Order: sequence, then structure tokens, then C-alpha cells
Amino acid sequence: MMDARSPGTRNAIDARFRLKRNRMLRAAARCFNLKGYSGTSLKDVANLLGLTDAALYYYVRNKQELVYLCYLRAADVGREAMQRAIGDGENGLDTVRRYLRYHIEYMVGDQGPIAIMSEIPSLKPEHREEVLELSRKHSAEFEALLERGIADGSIAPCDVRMTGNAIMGSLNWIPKWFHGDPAVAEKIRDEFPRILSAGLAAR
Amino acid sequence: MMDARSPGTRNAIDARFRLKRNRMLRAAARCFNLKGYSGTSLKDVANLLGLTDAALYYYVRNKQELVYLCYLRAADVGREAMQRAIGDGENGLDTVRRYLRYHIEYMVGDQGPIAIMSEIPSLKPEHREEVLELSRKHSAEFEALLERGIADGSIAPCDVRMTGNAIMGSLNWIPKWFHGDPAVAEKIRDEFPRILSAGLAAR
DNA sequence: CATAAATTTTAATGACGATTAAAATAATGC
DNA sequence: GCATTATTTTAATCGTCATTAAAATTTATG
Repeated sequence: MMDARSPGTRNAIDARFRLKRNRMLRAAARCFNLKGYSGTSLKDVANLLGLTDAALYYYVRNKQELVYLCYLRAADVGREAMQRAIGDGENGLDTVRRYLRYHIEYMVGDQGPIAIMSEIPSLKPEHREEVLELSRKHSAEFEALLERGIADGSIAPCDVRMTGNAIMGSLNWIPKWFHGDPAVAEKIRDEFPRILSAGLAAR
Repeated sequence: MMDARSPGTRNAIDARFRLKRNRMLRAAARCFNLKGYSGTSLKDVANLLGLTDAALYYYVRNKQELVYLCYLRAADVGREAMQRAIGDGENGLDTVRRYLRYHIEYMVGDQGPIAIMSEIPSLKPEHREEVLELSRKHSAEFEALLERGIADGSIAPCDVRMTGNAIMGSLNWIPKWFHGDPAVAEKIRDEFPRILSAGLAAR
């Protein structure tokens, strides 16, 4: 036992554990986005998975940690989109557009839903700091993209802080009104990257 | 007594009552934006006013109603900005820009803070429906502005639904990161209307 | 199949903060 | 100033979930 190769070993078990927990995080994200934090009981989340509320405690220490993990996942998805974009982008503007496309795809696609970060303040201090730090870092990276675009001439000069806030805000708000309708997902994918980057291009 | 003319009468008392309650709603909005809904106790709100938690019940039936009133106020401010803009605007694009300026001024100026509508689902059904209805109406009016602009040639053709969602989302997210710093308020006023309408103009 | 480990449930417990009632204080009208 | 009304406080109470412990069940292993 404890072997790394055959099924049924520690690794396989851990993998299943992680898979189930991930399912749980997505169910939680769905509930939180739909009913708000205080409006969703652990029972709501559990019901969505065909489980009883107490079962959730096998996967997470408490409700706060559930939120925390949802937010970590959200941050991770953003980071992933950013990295892919930086890898693929040809200039500042192109990288911004790719980032938007990738991030939106994660939000409205099979990976979703992603929890909207509405309850960071009710996390416990260490978790809160960690999530805020990831969040700040992500914003800074986005602003760096804008600066890169301004430097390479693809983006018109602007206040990168405010422009970043504007674009990220729009992105962050999506889970507030998108609740899984595939037709709407399609429209978001098609329109949002263009809309959000429409004001950026140098003329 | 109960006379409508002299000070100290029903009307004067009602006016003071409303004034104090309004102060309370702004304190509540501040707390909710800062610490989240579940993260703010009535004690937090009361402390901000130099009161004890039980005193709040003189002004509002319960916590839900407090949230409800915060949201009504938020909706009202949006409606007000929209009406002023429609009154003053010269064409579609100009009206959109004015609306953005007015609404932002209400959010970051003396009227603020305005509560971010994160907990609509936990309102009681009638209140929820009312707030959602106001919200829908406001969105529809904004989309109508966009259509007007497209019709009069000031705005380039676009998907008004998605464009509206994008712009309103960005606006709605402001209370998430703006917490009263006057220097930041200044910057928001200066930059946001331009940024949010930059992609709209017909070329 | 038998045993052990992993997962889930049942059934309490408990904490926290919202809520309430009654009493105290402050403001107002005459 | 006195009586009345408006406002706030003090001191309980009350409900709602989150949380826990122990038991039951399912799944994996040899």
C-alpha cells in the first residue's frame, strides 16, 4: 500500500478526495453567487451534492474555510488566465485581450462557476491576508499589462490604476448576473473581451 | 399638537426621524461594503452612530429591513442620476456620460456611501421583488440610452445588453474598493466617466 | 470473504447575534 | 415647570445554523 502507481493507493484516494472537494467548491460558489453568503447554509451546498450538511466537514474544517477555498480557486483561475495570456500575447493590448478571453472562459465555461469575492472581510485574518495579497498581485499584473501596452504603443496612455479597476470590476461582477445559461455564456464570450478592451487601443 | 405648520410638530419630528434614519442607512452601507453582510453586526452599525444596537430597532423593524432600505436608497440614487442625465443630455452618448458622472458623484461624494447590492437574495420575497424590479428598470433605462445613442449616431452599434452589463458592473463594483479616501474619490470622478464611455463613441 | 480504511449519516450540542420588553432618559409642548 | 411623547438603554430571551461525536455504511485491499 501507499504505492504511487496502482489504483486504490494513497495517491488515487487523494485524487478522488480532491476531485470531490473541487465539486464541492463549485457547488458552494454557485450557492454563494446565487443566494449570497449569509443566505446559503451548508445544507444548501450539501443538497446540491446529494449529501447531508455534516458530510461537508469531511472535506473542510468549517464554513469560513469553505469560502476561503472558493476564493483561492477564484484567484487561481485568474492567475492561470494571466499566465497563459502573458505566454501567448504579442503586445500589451493583445495580451490584455487574451487575458480577458481566457479569464471569461474560465468563469462561464466548464470550470465555473467562480465565486464572487464578496466576503473576504469575514475570513480569518491569515486567510484574509492571503486572499487579499493574491488579489493585489493580480491587479498589479493587470496594470503591468496596461503599462506594457502603453510602452509598446498598442494602448493609449491612461491612468492604469483606474482603468484596471474599471475593467476588473466589470469582470468581477459577471457572476452576479450570469447563472449558467449557456446562451448567455456564449454572448459573454463573444462580446465582453471586445467591450472591455474597446476603449484601450491607441489611435 | 399634530399640527403641520410649527416646528416641533409631527412634520418636524418626522423630518428629524428621517434624517437620523438616513444617517443610519449610510452607516450601515459603510459597514456592509467594508465588512460584508454577515460580517457586520447591528452593534457595528450602532457603534458608528454612538448608539447601542437595540436603538436601531426604533428606526427599522429588523436587519433585513435595514438592508432593504439601504438598497432602496441605492436604487433611488441611481434613478435620480438617470433622470438628471436624461434632462440634461444632448444626445445618447452625452446622456450616458452625464449619467455616469452624476451616479459616480453620488457614490463617492457626500451622499455616499451607497451599499453594494450583494444580498438581495436574503431579502424577504416582497422586498426582494421590489428591489429586483427597480434594478431591472434601471438597467433597461440605461440600455435605452445606448439605443438612443446608436439611433442618433453618437454611439457605435453594439450589443446593448452586454455593453450595459459591462458598464453597470464596473460601476457597481466601485464600493468594493473605494472606502472614502477623498483623493481616490477625486480620481474616480476624473477618470471613470471617460474610461467607461471610451469604447462607445461612433467613429 | 474479512478486515480496515474512507465516507456519510444521525442526533445532539452550542454559540453568536438578532430580537424583545421594560425601564430610563431626553426632548418637546403648553 | 409639568405632562407627554420621542428616543435610548439594560437585561434577558430566542432561533438559527454551524459544529461535533459517535454510529452506520460504503468502498477498497489482501
